[in-house]
Amino acid sequence: MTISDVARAAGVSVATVSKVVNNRYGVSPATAERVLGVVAELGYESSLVARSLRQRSTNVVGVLVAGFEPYSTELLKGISSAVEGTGYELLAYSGGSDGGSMVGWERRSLSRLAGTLIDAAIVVTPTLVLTEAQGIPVVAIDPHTGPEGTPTVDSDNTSGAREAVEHLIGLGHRRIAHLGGRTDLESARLRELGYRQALAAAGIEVDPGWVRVGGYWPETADAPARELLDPPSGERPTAVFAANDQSAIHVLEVAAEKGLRVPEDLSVVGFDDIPESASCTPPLTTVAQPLHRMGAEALRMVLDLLQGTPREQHLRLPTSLVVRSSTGPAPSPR
Amino acid sequence: MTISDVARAAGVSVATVSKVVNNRYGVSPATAERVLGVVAELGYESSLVARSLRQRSTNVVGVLVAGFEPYSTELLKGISSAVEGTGYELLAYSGGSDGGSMVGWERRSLSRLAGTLIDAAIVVTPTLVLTEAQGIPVVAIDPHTGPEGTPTVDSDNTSGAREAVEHLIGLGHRRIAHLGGRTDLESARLRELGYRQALAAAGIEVDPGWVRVGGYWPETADAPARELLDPPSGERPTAVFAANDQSAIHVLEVAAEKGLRVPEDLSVVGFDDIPESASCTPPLTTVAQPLHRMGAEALRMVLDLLQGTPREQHLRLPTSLVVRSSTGPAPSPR
DNA sequence: TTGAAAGCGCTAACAT
DNA sequence: ATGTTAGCGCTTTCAA
Repeated sequence: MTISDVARAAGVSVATVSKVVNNRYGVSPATAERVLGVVAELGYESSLVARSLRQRSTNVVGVLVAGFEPYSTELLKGISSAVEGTGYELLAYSGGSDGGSMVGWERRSLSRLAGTLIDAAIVVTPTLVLTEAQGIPVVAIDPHTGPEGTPTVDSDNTSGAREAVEHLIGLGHRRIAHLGGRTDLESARLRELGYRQALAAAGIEVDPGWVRVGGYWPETADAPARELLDPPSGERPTAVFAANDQSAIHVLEVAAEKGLRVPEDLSVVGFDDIPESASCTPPLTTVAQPLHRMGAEALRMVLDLLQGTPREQHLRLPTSLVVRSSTGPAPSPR
Repeated sequence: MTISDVARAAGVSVATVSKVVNNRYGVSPATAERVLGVVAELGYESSLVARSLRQRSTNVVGVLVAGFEPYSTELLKGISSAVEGTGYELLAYSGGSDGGSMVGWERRSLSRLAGTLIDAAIVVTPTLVLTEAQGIPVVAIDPHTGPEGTPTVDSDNTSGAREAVEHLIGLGHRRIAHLGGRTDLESARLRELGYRQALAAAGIEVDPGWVRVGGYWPETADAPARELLDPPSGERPTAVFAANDQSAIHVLEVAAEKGLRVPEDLSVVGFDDIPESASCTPPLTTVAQPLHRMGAEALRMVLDLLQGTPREQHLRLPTSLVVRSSTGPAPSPR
């Protein structure tokens, strides 16, 4: 079903059909009506691809993600509700989640879509600096680096992490481990920084063996979580601050498997406050990022950029501690 | 950054560049190496749009949704994990969520993307029968009609609803209202059917004023929810079975606003078991649909279709009741 | 081994 | 008011 089919059926040229469906001037009412009739009858709809190849703008904003997991989908919800009424449509593209060359997925996806399919892009957790080279406005959420280059939206990772660890210290914990995030993400670095700051402020020394790389994913967090809960030598920590909810939830699972009671034997704190953190067992104490709002603000920024009225370059939103049932008083020393 | 830029920089024709980047035969190692060097240097990546206009297949599966809300994003998570390792990429397109002509969004989106951008599509909650006319494999999740035409994935709405209402009856409730879903969706019809079946089996008559259309969305559920909880005449129900979690959660909010205690004064049951249903106050008793699995199965089906090895046409997955804190014994009659 | 040229579906400038 | 034509970036014959 192409424009030529319509043209043939209506007995006019493709140019005329194009004019009719795009409401251009220079077509007689009679012809327009006839063409519209054929369009309706055949159920013709112009191909986004062909149209965008030819035209400058598509009215589509791209959301580039590495995969659809709880973090990116929460952002997507915020972006989606913010796009309502703006006249733009959303296209979420998951490139590079697939095996092979995950590195640089954001640049690849951007190159493949920019300039043609999408007018602007929101990139979720890019791991490298996005050059503006693609020629379209780009906003990064939770970027690799601190503010530089592309406009960004993130939350106050350091202070959020500090608050989480202060909460544990306030409960009497002294042996607090950290299951870190992805080393290639600024957020992970900042959360570890907050962890260290809180411990330093309380005069607690950090045991080097209690800081592990968890990689933000359940799979990558598995081995380090087991090492933390089953230390080959030395004492087990009484609390774990995980760099995100997905790995915190995995810690919960490993703990259950090992017969550790949470929070009696072990307290666990996460980061992000994805919906799943409220429904795991026990419900997770975590540092909430305003994910919906971050998504909505990113969309607003990217549309501002598109309309040439950029406001701020970098937006940092506050976090808040949500205390649920995975944290409790430190067990008394044996 | 187009293929011509690369060709010019490498001093070859665009055809040669195309051959090199697509690993076609008939290009000398020396030339190939030089071109690859330029490609790497310039960071060239072929445009998905131009490429898909010319080629038959794109290795991209489209997921067509009306918007990114908890239901569709849960499916997306399941689809996304299932796509891993298949060599396909995912493109989630939200058309028609925007004001105007929401009706027929799925056919519009399908026409715009099929045949060019995507090789196959999963359509979430289509409201009309999808004709196969677009020429690509399509699987519908939670479709408008029962099994017919396109392959579908859904869950056992009727028995799930029955179970929910039986749970309420078992708690002593007799005055049970139903906040229905979207009248244009088969799932809503089946859930109401289950509601009526359970009441009929218990010999309880349905008060016509206690069955309202809620439309699945918080906004559309607002007015009917208020009417249910504040009946202009007659008695207030002691329990509400809402057709999905989003409207059930809204009932919780309206109840809180009116000073009704849940579950002491009012029991509420939802449907879907989206993550949010565990984190609302109080946590919601609901009928769980296996959303991740439904998404994963839909992807499997659509890939089977693509490879010409279709297995089943219609897959119906079982639901299960998740009892949380929003349901309790019926209040004793005044 | 390489390049010229056609064409995918569409829009826009131009000609009739 | 309508049609002809060129061209968006790319792949694919086909000819050199």
